[in-house]
Amino acid sequence: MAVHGPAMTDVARLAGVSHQTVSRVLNGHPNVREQTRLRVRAAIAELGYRPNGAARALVTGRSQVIGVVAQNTTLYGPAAMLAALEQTAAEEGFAVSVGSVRNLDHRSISAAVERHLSHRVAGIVVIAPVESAGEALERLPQDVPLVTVDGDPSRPVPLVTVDQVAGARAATQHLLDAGHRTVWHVSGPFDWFDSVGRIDGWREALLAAGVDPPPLMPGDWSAASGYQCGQMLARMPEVTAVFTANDHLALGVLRALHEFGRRVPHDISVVGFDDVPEAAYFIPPLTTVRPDFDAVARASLQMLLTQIESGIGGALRQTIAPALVARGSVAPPQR
Amino acid sequence: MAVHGPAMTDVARLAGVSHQTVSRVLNGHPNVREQTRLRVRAAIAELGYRPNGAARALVTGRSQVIGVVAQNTTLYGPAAMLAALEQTAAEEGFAVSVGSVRNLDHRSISAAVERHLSHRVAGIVVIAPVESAGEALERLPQDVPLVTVDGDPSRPVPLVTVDQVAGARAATQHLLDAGHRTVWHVSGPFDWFDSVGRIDGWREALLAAGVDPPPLMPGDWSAASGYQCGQMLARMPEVTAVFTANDHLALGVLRALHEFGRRVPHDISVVGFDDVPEAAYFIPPLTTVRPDFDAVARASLQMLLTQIESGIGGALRQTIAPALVARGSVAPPQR
DNA sequence: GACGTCTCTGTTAACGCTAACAAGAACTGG
DNA sequence: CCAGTTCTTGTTAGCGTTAACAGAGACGTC
Repeated sequence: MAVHGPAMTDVARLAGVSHQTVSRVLNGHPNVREQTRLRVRAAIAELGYRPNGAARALVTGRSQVIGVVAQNTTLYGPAAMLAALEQTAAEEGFAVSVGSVRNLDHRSISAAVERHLSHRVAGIVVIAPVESAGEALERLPQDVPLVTVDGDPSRPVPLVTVDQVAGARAATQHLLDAGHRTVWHVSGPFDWFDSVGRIDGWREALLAAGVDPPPLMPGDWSAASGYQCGQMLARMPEVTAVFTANDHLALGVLRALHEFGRRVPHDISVVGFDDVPEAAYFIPPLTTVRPDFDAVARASLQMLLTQIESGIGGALRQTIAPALVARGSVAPPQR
Repeated sequence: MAVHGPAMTDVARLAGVSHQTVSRVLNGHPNVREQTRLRVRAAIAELGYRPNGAARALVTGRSQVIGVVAQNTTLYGPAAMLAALEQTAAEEGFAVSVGSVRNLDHRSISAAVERHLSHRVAGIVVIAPVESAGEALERLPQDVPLVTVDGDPSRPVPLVTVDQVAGARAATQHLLDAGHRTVWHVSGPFDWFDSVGRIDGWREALLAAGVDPPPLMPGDWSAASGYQCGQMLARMPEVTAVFTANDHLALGVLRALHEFGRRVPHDISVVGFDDVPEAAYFIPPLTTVRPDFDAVARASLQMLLTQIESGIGGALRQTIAPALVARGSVAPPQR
């Protein structure tokens, strides 16, 4: 098997030119006679010639591939990010190579990055929402274009991130505006920056309104942990409004509240985060915060391409504001 | 930027050997003196040498990369498949390059495959659950190791697939066993093989029980379409059991039934398909069918590696049986 | 001790492409 | 019509690796 396809020299022979001319046509070099260009194009088509990316990568030192390092691509957020990234990259003519890792610790990340580097990727996007990833990123080779998505805001690395704080603030404010005295929060894991940002935003909004934040309920993104927190919340009569760090936590909370006979939104209002596609069909439809994954993907790729082309690194930073999506899970408190 | 790292010759010089010896150490060639091997290893470590995958791919004709062609990687099924595939591939030392396509039509698929081929991937996995993909696959170059996941069972292409029919049969049977006279079905789009298989399984189970299948309710995988079908089902008093083609459809149905005051499972039982992680926290917890994505990924990769190594193609076929997960959304019919 | 057989290592030649230079053809201006 | 310029094409030399062959020792056998 593996009959190798035609090479550039085959095309050249058929078109009656040198292989270099074929190369020029392929790369859109200006100084090629129109007639020659057409002959070469025809030969390419006739032979079904396909340029060899490996050879090109070898000689230029970069391939048209972008490496993505991500963890847990079954979670909605990362999966959506990855898909958006891939889509955007394809439009720019880049392929995306995924190196997912089990844990976002120093070792795993370095290993994944190494793998990408050995394939001479043009650049790397790290979806590194976790504390332990930060350290790894600083020790990385300096000469590789790299962008972090949802990474550590305090590190001097090019970063594109959803404005977690603003999103959480909006969610909390939305509940306060509805008339609630305070808002409880079911958070994500503390080592995720997303979680921390959402906690901060929640706290800020409460403090700005002169409210002392109630105790935090720590979750782990899963509906299961949302359910556990929900069981506690359901038993506390003073709770009238809950903001959860993602929609799946919200689902678990809704389920627990339902079991305890607390009606949403009549007795308790709930707001989530992520706007998973099915959030509109929760019982009741979930008011939530929608991050713009496409915008994040576009921004990070743009940043990466700039680095690739200009060679300039620098600690760029870009923040994408999420939008509140109001549905049926929020109402004024019962009196 | 882009200071190129050390090459094999640099390692060779430092270790006082020829570059070929370095290559031998790297590829685990047996005939290398232990002492030499250690010296080379030390030199590699000291220089932080990383083999150049492009050069290797150029000379061997294949890279250690597997191309995956998929559509719609935000849907749970495909996303889970992709993640599992990536995980398994990494264990075998392969990177995964994703070429997602907007539509699974002939043109898009061919283009995606072409892109992969120009990078000289070692093999290609096509997650092609759609009718229109089949044609494209047959016209593909014959010399590339290729495996289809959830593709067309009637085409002579190596295929790994979840046993949709068996899963649907089990779901339907489960409802019949609970005492329901018949089972309604909300399906996925007709051009997905997954849908067709699930419809077949549902129909088979009913016919085997001597029941005339009720009209099919066509959906499109989304909770929104499940909701629409649910609104119709809720108004039909004779409906006591519904099997939906995936969990998100089920979510929409649950929501509609809830709105119409039909209790689940007391008035109507519902069974889904996919076992999304949050299915246990629907209201009520959803009884569903769990396909083993990891097993599918392992099987397809195994099949691909066999082709890569032995060069033998052939129309292999493997089917992975899914398992029913019983939760709270099924009960005997009310009388 | 001569000869074949291993084991280990080095040398050379690709792989398919782009970059750098070279050189011929065509055009300009005086 | 000749020198200077521009356009177009070809030639050559790598990029970093593996494959194929060759050669130098070490070892055993008769």
